[in-house]
Amino acid sequence: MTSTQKASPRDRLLDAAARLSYRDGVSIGIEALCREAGVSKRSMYQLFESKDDMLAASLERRMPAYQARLTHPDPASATPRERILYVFGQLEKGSVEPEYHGCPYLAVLVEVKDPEHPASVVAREAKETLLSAFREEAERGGARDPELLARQLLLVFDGASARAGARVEHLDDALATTTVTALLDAAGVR
Amino acid sequence: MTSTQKASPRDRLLDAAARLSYRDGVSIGIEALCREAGVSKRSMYQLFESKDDMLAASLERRMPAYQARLTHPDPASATPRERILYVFGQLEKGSVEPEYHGCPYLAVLVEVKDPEHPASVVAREAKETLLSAFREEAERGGARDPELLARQLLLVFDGASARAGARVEHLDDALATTTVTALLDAAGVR
DNA sequence: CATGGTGTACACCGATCGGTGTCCTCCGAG
DNA sequence: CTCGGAGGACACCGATCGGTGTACACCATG
Repeated sequence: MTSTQKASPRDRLLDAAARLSYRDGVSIGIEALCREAGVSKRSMYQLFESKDDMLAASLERRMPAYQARLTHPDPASATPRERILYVFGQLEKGSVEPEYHGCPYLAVLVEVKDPEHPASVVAREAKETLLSAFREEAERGGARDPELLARQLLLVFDGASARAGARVEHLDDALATTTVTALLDAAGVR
Repeated sequence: MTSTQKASPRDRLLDAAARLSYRDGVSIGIEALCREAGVSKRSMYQLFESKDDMLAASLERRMPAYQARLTHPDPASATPRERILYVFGQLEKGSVEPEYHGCPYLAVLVEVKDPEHPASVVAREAKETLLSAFREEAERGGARDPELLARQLLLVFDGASARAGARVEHLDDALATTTVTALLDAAGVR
């Protein structure tokens, strides 16, 4: 029965917040959010302290799925190089969908100028996690400078996300993986 | 006398729009813009059709200076590789300033979701210009695939801009130029 | 001096912002 | 059955949004 009972107001709010703020930006109104979620404004303010609070919660909630999407399905049998390239392959795959508007965490970091904003804090967390993952793979892959390579990869990742999300670039010809391959070669990752 | 007379309301508005929308985002209010510019709201609506219009105009106005900043001071005596690296050197130089918040054109593309928005159109123009410049240098430099290299460079450029602007990364150790060097080498640019 | 353009000051418009107060219904636990 | 909490409906708050209407001051040109 758990699978058929409808989602809680909290979950509906978090889903709506994720969807609408991703599509329209963080400046989306709470009125529209609540309407989309089918939840009264009153209920949302009993579940969350503020709009900023709910936005941060919705970003945090999406993190596991976001990371899972970028993680190689069979990590044990894959090389570090493969696991790194898988991330960018997934990025390229996702970017062709019409719903794609770039990495939501980067978008928040760009849109929300205040670094103290709860959503900014969560977004930085997400980026830090990805950086760590890259660094770990870089180390395992025998990169000459794992930290440098990880930062380079994130440069490409965020550049590709932003440009593909803004429809200024499309990654359909493996632009990201091609670029990353060159960086991996230069870093000595086998 | 031309040098000492104070700027026109139009110029003051465009300057204020560029400054405030860069610092606080495009959602800055026109009230604040006019206050900052020392121009009445009425005057601004006689000079521009709408807020969007003025925002686009302010972005367009900054384009020459923006491009000049990224252009090698002595193009004739520099190699294509040097001219490309100069762009990223300037990016790194600018990114350390406390006022830096990333490439304003990329920020607009991320913040303004509507691609038909006049500001989006201007921002895409700016990015297209930079892409062309990179492509031209790539061709002159003998890159194996000039178009590919140019797109790769823009990936790094925008990634570095966004991350440095959001203070998630700092380019003070030549991260961008190092990355670009690897890509230039891989592309066969001498 | 008269005229017209440029600009300011300021009130105002309806809409929306984030957030709250109030009262209602529904439903499960006691 | 009663009670209390969860949630909805809806009016309301002051502030701000983009934009306009109106009246007045300044100043260069005629």
